[in-house]
Amino acid sequence: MSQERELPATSYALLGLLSFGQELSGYEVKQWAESTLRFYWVAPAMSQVYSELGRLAEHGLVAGRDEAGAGRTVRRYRITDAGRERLRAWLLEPVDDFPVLKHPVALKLLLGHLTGAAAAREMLERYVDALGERRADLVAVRAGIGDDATFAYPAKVAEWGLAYYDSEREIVTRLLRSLSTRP
Amino acid sequence: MSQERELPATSYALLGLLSFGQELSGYEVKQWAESTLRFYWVAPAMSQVYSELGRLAEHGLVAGRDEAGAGRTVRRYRITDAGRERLRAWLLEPVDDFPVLKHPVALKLLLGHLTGAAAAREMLERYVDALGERRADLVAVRAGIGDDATFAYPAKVAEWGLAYYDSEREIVTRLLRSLSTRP
DNA sequence: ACAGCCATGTAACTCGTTACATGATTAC
DNA sequence: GTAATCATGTAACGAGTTACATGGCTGT
Repeated sequence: MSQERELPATSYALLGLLSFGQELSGYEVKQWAESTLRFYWVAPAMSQVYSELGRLAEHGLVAGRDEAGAGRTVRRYRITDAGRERLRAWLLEPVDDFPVLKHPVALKLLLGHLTGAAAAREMLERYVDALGERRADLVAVRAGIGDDATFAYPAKVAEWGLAYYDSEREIVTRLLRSLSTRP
Repeated sequence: MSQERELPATSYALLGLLSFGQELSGYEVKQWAESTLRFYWVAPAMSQVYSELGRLAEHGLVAGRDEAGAGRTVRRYRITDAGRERLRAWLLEPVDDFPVLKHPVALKLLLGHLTGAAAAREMLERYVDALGERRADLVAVRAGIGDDATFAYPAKVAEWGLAYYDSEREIVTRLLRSLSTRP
C-alpha cells in the first residue's frame, strides 16, 4: 500500500478490466486486453501484465489470492475499494492528451516519392485487407459483449471502433482511386 | 558507419524528413516533425531528435556539417546516398504492424459505468472541441504544403488526416446523441 | 508421445520522456 | 533589458518489449 503516485494510463486500463466485477488471473487479464484494449489502447506484453498487477497490488488497488484448483495454483486478482475509488478519480480527471496514432502506412505513404505510385498502391491494398481482418475481429468482440447493461459502455466503444474502421476503409479506397487515375 | 542493424521506425521517419532535399538542423527537423509527423506518427522530444540524428550519422545515413553563420554555428544534416537507399529498402518492406491507436477518450468511455453518462458526455464534448482544434492545425499544414509535385504525397496524407478528423467528429457526435437519449 | 494452451515470472534491453545545463540571436 | 525563439546537447528515469526459464494440464 504505497503512497499516492501517478500511475501510467496502462495501469488504469488494466485496473479498469477488473472493475467489471470478476476476479481475473494475469493470464485472463491478458486475454481481455487482447480482445478489447488492443483496439484503442495497447496490447501489453504478458510480462507487463504480471508486473503491472504486482504494482497495483503493492499500491493496494487490487488484491491477489492464490486459488488452489486441482493441482495447479492460479493467482487471481480482484479490484479493491481503494482501487475502484482511485480509478474513478482518474476517470474524472479531464483528458489532457489527444489520441496518438502510430500509423506506419501513412508514414510510408508520406515518403511515396521514393518508391512510386505502384508501390504505394500495393501497400494501401494490403492495408485495406488488414483493415477487413481487424474489423472482423472487432465484430466478433462486439458480438461477444452482447446487450447486457453491464457492458453498455464497452459495447458503445466497440461500435465506435467499427465505425472508425468503416470510415478508414472508405477513405483509403478513395485515396487508392486518386493514386490510380494519375497520368 | 556501423553495420546493418534494424532501426526503429522513428529513425526512418526522421530520415524521411531529410529525403525531400533540404539540409536541416536538429531544430528544424523537430519543427517539421511537429507539423507533419505528429499527426500520424509521433512528435519526438527535442533530445531524441538530436540523439537520433547522431545515430543516423554514425550509420552513415546522414552527413552533418557545421555551418558557421554570423557568430552562431548550426549543425545541418543532409541525407546520404546510403541513407536514401536504406530508407527506400525500408519503405518497400511490407508493413507488418497494424496502426496503433492510443485513445484515452475511448479508454475512459469504456469504463463509463464508474462515472455515469453525464461525465461521459462532458468528456466527449471536450473531445469534439479538441478535434476541431487539431483539424484546424492540420488545415494550416495542408495549406502550407501547397500543390507542388514534390510534396504530392505529404499532401495526400494530410488530406487523409483531414478526412479522418471529419469522420471522427461525426462518429463522436452520433455517440453523444445516443448517450443523451437515454431514459 | 506430442502439440497446444494455461500459467507465472525474471533479466536484459531499447525507446522515448523529463529534467538539467548552456548560450546566442532577434524583436519589442 | 527582457522575453521569445533558435540552438545543442547530457543524465536519469520510466514504460514496455523480447528473450529466457519453468512447468502443469488437456486433447489427440
